[in-house]
Amino acid sequence: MPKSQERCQEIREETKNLIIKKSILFFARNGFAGTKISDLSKHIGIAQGTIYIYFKSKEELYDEIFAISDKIAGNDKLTMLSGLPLPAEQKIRKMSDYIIKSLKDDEMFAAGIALYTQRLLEGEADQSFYMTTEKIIKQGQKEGSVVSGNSRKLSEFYWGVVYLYAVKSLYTSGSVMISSSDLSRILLEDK
Amino acid sequence: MPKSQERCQEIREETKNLIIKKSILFFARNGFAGTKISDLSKHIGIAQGTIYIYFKSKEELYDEIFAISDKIAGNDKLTMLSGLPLPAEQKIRKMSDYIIKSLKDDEMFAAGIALYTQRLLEGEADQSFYMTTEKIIKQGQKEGSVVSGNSRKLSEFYWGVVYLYAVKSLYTSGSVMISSSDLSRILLEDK
Amino acid sequence: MPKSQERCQEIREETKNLIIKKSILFFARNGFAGTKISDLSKHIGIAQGTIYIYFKSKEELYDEIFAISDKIAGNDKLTMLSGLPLPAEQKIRKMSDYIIKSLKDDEMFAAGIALYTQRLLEGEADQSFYMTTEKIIKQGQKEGSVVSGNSRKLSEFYWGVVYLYAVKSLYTSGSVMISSSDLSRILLEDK
Amino acid sequence: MPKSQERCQEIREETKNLIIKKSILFFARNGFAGTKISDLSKHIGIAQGTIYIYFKSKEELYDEIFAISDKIAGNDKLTMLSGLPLPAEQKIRKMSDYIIKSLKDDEMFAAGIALYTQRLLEGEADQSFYMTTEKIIKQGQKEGSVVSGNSRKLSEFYWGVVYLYAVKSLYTSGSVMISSSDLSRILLEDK
DNA sequence: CATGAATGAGTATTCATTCAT
DNA sequence: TATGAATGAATACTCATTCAT
Repeated sequence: MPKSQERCQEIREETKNLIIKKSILFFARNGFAGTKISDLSKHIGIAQGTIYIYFKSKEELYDEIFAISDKIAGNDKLTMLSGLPLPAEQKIRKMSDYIIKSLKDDEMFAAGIALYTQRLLEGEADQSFYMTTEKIIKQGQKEGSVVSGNSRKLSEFYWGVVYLYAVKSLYTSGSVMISSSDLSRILLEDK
Repeated sequence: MPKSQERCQEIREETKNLIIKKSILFFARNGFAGTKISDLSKHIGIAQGTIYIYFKSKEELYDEIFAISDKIAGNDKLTMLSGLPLPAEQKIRKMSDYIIKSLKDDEMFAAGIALYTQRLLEGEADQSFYMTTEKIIKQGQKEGSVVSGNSRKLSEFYWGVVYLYAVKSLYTSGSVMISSSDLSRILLEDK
Repeated sequence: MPKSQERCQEIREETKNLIIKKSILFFARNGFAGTKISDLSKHIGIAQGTIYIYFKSKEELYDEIFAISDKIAGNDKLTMLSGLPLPAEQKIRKMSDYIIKSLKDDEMFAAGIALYTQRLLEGEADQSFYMTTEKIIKQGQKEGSVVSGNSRKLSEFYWGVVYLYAVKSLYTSGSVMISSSDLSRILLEDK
Repeated sequence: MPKSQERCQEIREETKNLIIKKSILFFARNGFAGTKISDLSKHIGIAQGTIYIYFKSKEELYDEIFAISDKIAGNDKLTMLSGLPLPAEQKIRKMSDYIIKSLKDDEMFAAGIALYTQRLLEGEADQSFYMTTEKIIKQGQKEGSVVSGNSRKLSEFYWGVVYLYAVKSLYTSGSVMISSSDLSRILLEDK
């Protein structure tokens, strides 16, 4: 009796997701060239060949991960946050809370940030993170809660620091992290 | 004492320096695993074999570069600056001037920063940069010119932003850079 | 005796025959090494695993096909024809008719010829085709209808031409074929 | 002291030719899929990697060999022969002499014929062999030395037999070959 | 029996390193 | 020294075969 079509589809979906999920950290830590398929498959807990059922090549797997790095890094949440009817200061505090918490608890998040930023620096990612942050900054400058200055540069400051800590946490688990309020203060006017 | 031997030594030195100098950018951009000796030698303009006259292995070359990345990134200058009898604010301004100018003019500097920071994150570099910066920060806090807060974290803020722009300039030549005063303001009290 | 068991046996037989039948062309065109089980099963319209229910290995399937290639190529018919109480000329004309007609209408026949000849050249097939043809040739030489010459060589001529057209038709469907009389003339004395 | 440019070029030429030359037999015997680079390199007497210095892939090597198969099979000689001011009968005898002699003495020739014919059957080779032979046939028909009939078909007869013996000699070294006069007689009118 | 996802041994390809010139 | 062709161990990728469903 043949396996049902749906069940097969399900299995495929599951395995593909497993591969992607487990690969993110590997690629974020070791880069494309530094990641061996043999190590990766061992880490995932599947045979090498299985990876090639779902991805044509190591590069395709990497690209697919790269492509979703913004989602892993929580771009959706940031966009949503940006749209809420809140004062900018609260948005920034919530965003910083989320970032610091995620960096602490979720290795994948750090990996997502690292990959997305790298991709951004290589000019291959859209700049949605920065742009959303800029919007919040501008809102905050109007409201008087955010320091004055070029919003793009301030945004780069903010994400530069996040990137540093993301990479840091990839290499040294349990590393000392800044507090959410430290991070917020990059943008917020001292009171 | 035959003069030719001296000259020989000189040539050796020159070639070795050439290899190191030209390799820094390559390694900073592509990482260790992502750098092929074949590409590297082409980029340097020598034969693959020549590299192995001066370095036992790719790793030795990489290590040697890694080891001097702090010098390339201007650690000596920073230490010297730190020791001068100047107010912290001036030190910070000079340091920021130097960093921004170097990031603009000298690709090697950006590479040095990138490599050093990476090394630091991997826990293999001493933290001289940070420590020197911390000293200046503490001095500035006493002098009232630097914002209050944990000096280590402030130092990490500062170098996080520098790292971001260093990596950025490695990938996109002629990228928009922040100004020296923007960079200084991370540490300096608004007036 | 349960009827279902018979029926089961029947189904088994049917599936096995389907696999063999559909595999012949594939193997004839691509050879053993050039045939992938994944492609083959897709072409047959069954799952890869199903093949292994009927055959222990790819090799077993191939061997089985190889072994019957002479039957596919009509060895039985040729033997029967050879035994009929007919003048050699008629035998040759009938044989050529059959060959040309089959090459045109039946892809499997061409595949059978190709596989059998290949097997022969590799020294793994008995030479029944040639031997039967030789008998007819000798008969014809006695009767004065077949050209003189070494019967083995004449037989090789004849089957060489048939092989060429068999392979040709495997690659280019609807290719121009020689006529039955052209083929017969290789052996028959001009009148 | 660096190797001279010319010497390098020479070595490269030599190695590339060695690879091609030694690969022809292998590919002709085993086909593309049946040929392992590991076996091939062992047979050539070089390291596997060396092949990849000269050819991007196994396929490229195969294609290159395929592309020159007509030369290996002596297309040039045939063309030249065709242009000589000789009666067709002599051309055919000389051609047959050359073919039979080469099949006996030169394994590469047989391989060339096999590869070229295969390529032809796959529709990827120009039909120069056949066309040149057809010219000679037509000439001979005018001169009364060649049997009547469609020149294309006669040409296919002729090369079909040659192909058969070429493949035969690839598999069984020292196999019984037909004589040059047997081969000529396919085309020549009996006297 | 039939399925097709998973396996891992086998094969192609790459690349750091060596060595004859 | 300097070269770059050659090497072969390491790595990416394939495909016959298995097995849980």
